[in-house]
Amino acid sequence: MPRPGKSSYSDQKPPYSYISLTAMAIQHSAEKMLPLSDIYKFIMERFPYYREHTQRWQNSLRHNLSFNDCFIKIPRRPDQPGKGSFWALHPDCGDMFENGSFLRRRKRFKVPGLAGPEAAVAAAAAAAAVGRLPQFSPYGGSQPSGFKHPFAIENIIGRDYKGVLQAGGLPLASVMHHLGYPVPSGVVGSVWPHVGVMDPVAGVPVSPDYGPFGVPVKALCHPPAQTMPAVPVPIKPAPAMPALTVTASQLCPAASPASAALLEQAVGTAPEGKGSLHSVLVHS
DNA sequence: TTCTGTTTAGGTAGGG
DNA sequence: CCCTACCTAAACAGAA
Repeated sequence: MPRPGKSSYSDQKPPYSYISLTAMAIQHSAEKMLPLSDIYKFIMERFPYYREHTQRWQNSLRHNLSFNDCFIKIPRRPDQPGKGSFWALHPDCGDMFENGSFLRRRKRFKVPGLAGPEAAVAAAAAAAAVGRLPQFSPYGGSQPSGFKHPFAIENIIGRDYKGVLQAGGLPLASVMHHLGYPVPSGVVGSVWPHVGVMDPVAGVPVSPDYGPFGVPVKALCHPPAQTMPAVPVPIKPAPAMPALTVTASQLCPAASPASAALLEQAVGTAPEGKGSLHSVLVHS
């Protein structure tokens, strides 16, 4: 009678999610960014469990890279031939895990009693209330494609200040500061996404490819091909730019008065400009 | 052809 | 029980 299979230590699945394994690999690298193949390599070298069924877990890992906002893709420079991009960690994801648990990330901000977009707005405000941007997408895994974090602070700013921002790549931190938003360190040096960074010499957009927070590609490439200083584009006086007066009900037309009130209560809305997300953030 | 990256879908498990 | 985080499978497109 065959003996039951004896499982060695290495047979055991490591107590890490794919997200934490990937983050581990990236953080362990000198450049803090790795191509996909090196992420595989790192994991297989350290965790014998992952030397088998490679197709299965590598597919899952790729899914995680694409799906989770905490990973940002950095294109190769022309002098870095090879397949695929480099993957790095989002500047604001340094504290994804807590209590020594690498299986599940720390909870996102959540306001009880709210759901859907209202919850996302509340989460953004609640995050700002403790001095940080909301972490990644407020959504789970079932949002329609092309609908990522529409209520993230930068997207809210983007909607309302599109005209100003399209002047040619404003530093996100400047915009946020201008508007009175708290500016976490991770955002300093970041550039508005989808707008483009102007090459100060050539005067042309450097690259349209930015991460979710508009982290400039060139700043993350290492070694830098050339110094790419933040472009000090002064923010134009914006007479026609009122303070951000997006209210919960504007963002969420379906919000009931009760849930709007709950939102305001949850984030401690300041007396003045009551109900405006701007004031919530400024005064929090 | 293989690798990389994106997306959708369905399922499991933990925590409140 | 519900929500969220996570896992897995699979289809597909584009690049190397």
